[in-house]
Amino acid sequence: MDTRTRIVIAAMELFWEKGFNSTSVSDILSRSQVNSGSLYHVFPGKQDVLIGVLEALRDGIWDMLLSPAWEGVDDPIEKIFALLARYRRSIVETDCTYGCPIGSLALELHEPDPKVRALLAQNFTNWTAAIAECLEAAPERVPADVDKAALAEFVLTAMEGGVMQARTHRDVAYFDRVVAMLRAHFDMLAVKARGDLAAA
Amino acid sequence: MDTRTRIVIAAMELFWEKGFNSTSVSDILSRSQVNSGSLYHVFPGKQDVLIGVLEALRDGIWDMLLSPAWEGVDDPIEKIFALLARYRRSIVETDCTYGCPIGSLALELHEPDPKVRALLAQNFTNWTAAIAECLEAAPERVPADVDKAALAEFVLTAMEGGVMQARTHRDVAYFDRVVAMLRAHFDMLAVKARGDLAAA
DNA sequence: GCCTTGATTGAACGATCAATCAAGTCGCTT
DNA sequence: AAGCGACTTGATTGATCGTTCAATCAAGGC
Repeated sequence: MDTRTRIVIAAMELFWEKGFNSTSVSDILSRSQVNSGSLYHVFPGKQDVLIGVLEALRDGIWDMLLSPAWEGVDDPIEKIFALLARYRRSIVETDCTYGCPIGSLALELHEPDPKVRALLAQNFTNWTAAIAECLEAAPERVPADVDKAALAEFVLTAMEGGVMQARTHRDVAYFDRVVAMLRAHFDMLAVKARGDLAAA
Repeated sequence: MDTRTRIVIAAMELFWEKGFNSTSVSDILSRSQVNSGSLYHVFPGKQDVLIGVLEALRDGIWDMLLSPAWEGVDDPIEKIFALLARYRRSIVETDCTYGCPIGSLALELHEPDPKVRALLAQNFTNWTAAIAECLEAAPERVPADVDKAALAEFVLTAMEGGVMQARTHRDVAYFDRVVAMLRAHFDMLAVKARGDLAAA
């Protein structure tokens, strides 16, 4: 594995475990088994390592997140909840210390340079776009007048908020209740969609 | 104003502006016009300043947040949206750099000591408890079988997720769309509550 | 076999970090 | 007036931060 990749992987893990500011360059160096000179040969600085990590997350959303979450799931709406179930698994596996890598960075970095901010936004947009596609694929359960993109953003909101509360309270039940509320929302939307169709 | 209060206020502002890790003790000292010896006379360390800030936020939720947000608003459900409107104002006033003080800290601190974690959780709980009270006060618009506490947590989720996305995209519209979705959720709940009542 | 090139090494730099401490000031009690 | 404890002062500590750099190395072209 080449130096750059080793650095990005190590940094990705560390940023996720301890955040950007709490991760020192020497942390990255020791985990990736790279010397400081090599890191600064590949990257201009620590900030650029972060950019590399965000690019890797963006480019890996399908292979690392969506594809495994949707294995064996065909129904578009159930895909949404399968994705949420995957986050739930991460929460449980980390004893409720899990935080969404993007969400955590988005709130931690208070003065991100434009490139970093744009990459965070891009990561969110890719996520919601995938959800929006699911929504488009289930017209019989989502009323036609509902903004699919906005509803997808609402799903992201629920995930991020659920993760945040589960972590803060160290209790998955908080995540579960948010998902249950979202499920109720979709159930009510389905009822309305059926009604709309019958009326037409 | 006494030393302790000056420190807590300065630290509160700084933690909100730049986060906990990015705020140095000397940042706090210069803003509060206190010398390092005095700070360490009042607080054992930086971590304890954070505890002081979280306690102040917890104790000030009514005077600093709820009371001004609910001025002139009587309807319990509208109180919820009035609170969200207050967050919206904060977002706009800060050019979409606003982050919820608690939410930001909750995601930034990856290994909070138990006391800090408990205070973060307490801050969330107080917030949701206030919302839950509003929900209890509007039985005709919330179906009886809906868990009010869980729905209150869902409102918190929406706020935190909306703030996070508005900040990341530097665009209030993301917050507005989340609030719109939440409004739709409440509208559908109200319809269901009316139906339940008619059936009984 | 020499030279170029790009990657790697690890010691070192100045800055900044959280925290300490001896010395000093002030108000209150006796 | 003297003494005492609470609080303040600001220089100082050692550790750690992100970053730099001269030196070394391996591989390919000529």
